[in-house]
Amino acid sequence: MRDVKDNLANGVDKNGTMTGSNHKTTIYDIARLSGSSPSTVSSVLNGSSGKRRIAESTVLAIQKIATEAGYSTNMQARGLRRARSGLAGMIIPLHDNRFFSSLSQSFDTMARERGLCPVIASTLRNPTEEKRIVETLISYAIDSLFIAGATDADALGRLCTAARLPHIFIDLPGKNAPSVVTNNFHGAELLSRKIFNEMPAVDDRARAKPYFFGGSAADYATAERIRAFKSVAKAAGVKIAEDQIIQCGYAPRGATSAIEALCGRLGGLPAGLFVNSLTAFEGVMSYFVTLPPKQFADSIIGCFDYDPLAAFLQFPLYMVRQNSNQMIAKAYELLEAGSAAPLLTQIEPDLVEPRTIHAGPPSELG
Amino acid sequence: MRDVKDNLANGVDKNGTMTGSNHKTTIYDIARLSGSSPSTVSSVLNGSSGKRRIAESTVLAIQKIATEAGYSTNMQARGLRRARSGLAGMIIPLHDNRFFSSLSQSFDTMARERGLCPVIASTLRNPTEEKRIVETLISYAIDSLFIAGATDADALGRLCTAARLPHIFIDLPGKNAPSVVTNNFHGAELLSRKIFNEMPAVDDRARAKPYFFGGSAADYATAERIRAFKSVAKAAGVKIAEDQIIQCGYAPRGATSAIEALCGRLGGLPAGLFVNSLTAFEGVMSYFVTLPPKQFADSIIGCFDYDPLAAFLQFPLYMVRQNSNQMIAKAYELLEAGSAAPLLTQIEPDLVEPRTIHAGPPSELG
DNA sequence: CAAAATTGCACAATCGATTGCCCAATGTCA
DNA sequence: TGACATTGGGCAATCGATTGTGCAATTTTG
Repeated sequence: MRDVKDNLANGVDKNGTMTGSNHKTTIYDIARLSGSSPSTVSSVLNGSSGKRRIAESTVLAIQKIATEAGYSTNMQARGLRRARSGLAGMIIPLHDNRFFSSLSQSFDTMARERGLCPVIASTLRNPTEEKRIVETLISYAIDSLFIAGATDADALGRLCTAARLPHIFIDLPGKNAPSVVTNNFHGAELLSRKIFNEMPAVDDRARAKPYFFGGSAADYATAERIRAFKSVAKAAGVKIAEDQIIQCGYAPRGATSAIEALCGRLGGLPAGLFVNSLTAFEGVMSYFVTLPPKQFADSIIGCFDYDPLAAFLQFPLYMVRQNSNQMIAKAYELLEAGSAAPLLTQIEPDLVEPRTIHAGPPSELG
Repeated sequence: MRDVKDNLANGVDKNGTMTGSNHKTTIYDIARLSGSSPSTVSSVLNGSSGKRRIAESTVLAIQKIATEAGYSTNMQARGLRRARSGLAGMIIPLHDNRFFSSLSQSFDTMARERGLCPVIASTLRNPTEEKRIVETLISYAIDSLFIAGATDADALGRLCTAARLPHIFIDLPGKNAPSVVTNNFHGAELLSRKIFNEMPAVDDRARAKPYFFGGSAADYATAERIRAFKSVAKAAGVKIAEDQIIQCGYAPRGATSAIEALCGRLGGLPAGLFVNSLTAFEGVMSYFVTLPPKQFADSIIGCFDYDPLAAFLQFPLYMVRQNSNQMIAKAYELLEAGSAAPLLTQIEPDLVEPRTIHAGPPSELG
């Protein structure tokens, strides 16, 4: 028998056909080289040789030749035939964000653990683009779709349903399909309690109150967090006026001017500040850098989001870290259980303590 | 003519075939519904009707029916036939990282501007996994691959070459294909100059010297940065001893113990510190929080990487921000020009000034 | 008005893998 | 030895879109 590799590389097979390496090896090539049929090769190479009673010797021979020839399955052909692509889709608003990139990482890892190829696309929170992307993914026959942080979850859900595409909503609840979200209420409770409990007594009446800052109550997550903020206040016997809830969106810019306006109005920092997202917090910081450090002494600040470096800021910052790994794990679990019911699963987030540089001796921090 | 939608939804077409919505609409369905042939439908729906002289009225009729029926191209079938998938691949070490997620964002956006579907997979810096992933992407017939931060770039390049897959290396140079990398030398020069120029005079001889901290000189980027650090020192007439280059890798853990050891050895912070990555910097911060704040007064610290919040730390932190957008843009440009030569393109990074909270009045910062 | 050109579209092969079905060869049992 | 079971594997249709080729009908040209 002539050398297989040589055969492939140099251009003329035993039928005299040109096989220059300009051609990706297919099961037909392997079939010719091994003297068996394409169907046999196929079943061997995709592991279904058991179901088709192929002799062990044939299996080994085919595998050997396939390896030598550098064969790799054409997933488009397989997908076309099987009506499954092996692609696992996810959409997120943007990659360049701690929380979403963390979701991506979990999604990617778990997809590949399952032998799937992850496809993650960002929507930039554009409703039109969002739909176009889902349609594209459907065109590629993805086997499932995780929808994280959509602007129009229902519209996307409808697209998926129409395409009979199993889908799961992440981070915000959708209709007609399971959802996995952070327990925003409980996370905000933890952070609010911390703020209410540790909030320093301030003589200035205007500054003595806690504020909820950032986001939009139209969003599910923010609404839940505001509800928790109010609930903790109520339990503490404190009344929250509407002007203590500042909805300035998530963008750093808007947050900067909103916090500046607030501090201007109050004549300083509020005694307690619950910032509703990391991006808003960045905006807040842009203003904070213009303040003298001692202003932070009698305030307690929290942020519903996590950034490792934010734990090292000059003033203590309490953060809530959402558990992306658990969220994705749960989503896969639901997917694999075939749940299509609009069940809402909540994942507990964690409260992260600050690690601010203290003036005291190191021993104080262990 | 009967209502098309109704026809599709209710299950019996004019040939009496069941068409329950359990079936994704294909060009054959559209052909039947429009009374034309699959080839005509195909050329109309993929925009090549011009080349095939299809009557305007036919085009409109087919488009109308396709829209009503919710048709979407099966990209697996198209890809199989055309031997192009429309998928644009990229591999990165991990999603959960400022720099790489920023690359992902640029890649994603620019891929979709070109009508391609982005597929981004993370390798977790595992050489075996890395190869497996590239093989998988090749199986899916991606049209191009961007390789960012590979551990074994050459091996991946060989896989791509064997598969005749156009590929470009990002962030580290590879052989036999174009590379787009940050101008690490120049970025490190900027940061080093800042450090050398602003480095406070310290009485303590041990602490009076600048240190390069983190990473591994085996990596191209780190080697370049060390080269620049030494070059700037030389220009300043300063000699850098080998023990001023501390290669403790990128992981926060290792960085924490390394910086602790260094500061222990010196009896305090060095006057100048060039930290070679954000992750190493996180590790450094873990140690820094155990120090009294006044220790930072006579040191200048820089980091070759960018994080918006790091700009707001208690001490001034100079950072170098890599330009992911330009890198990806350049990579696409090379790809589209069809360059296959191992050309190295360098993209300039920026030096970012700190925005630390100062003790002075706000007016000082504008 | 016939030949030639153009218009508009259908036919059928093809991409590569999968899979239901069938069949020859060999083995088993009565 | 003949009926039957088992083993091993080939045949050919199929997934859906694309595209080279062919051809009838209509229009233009001479």
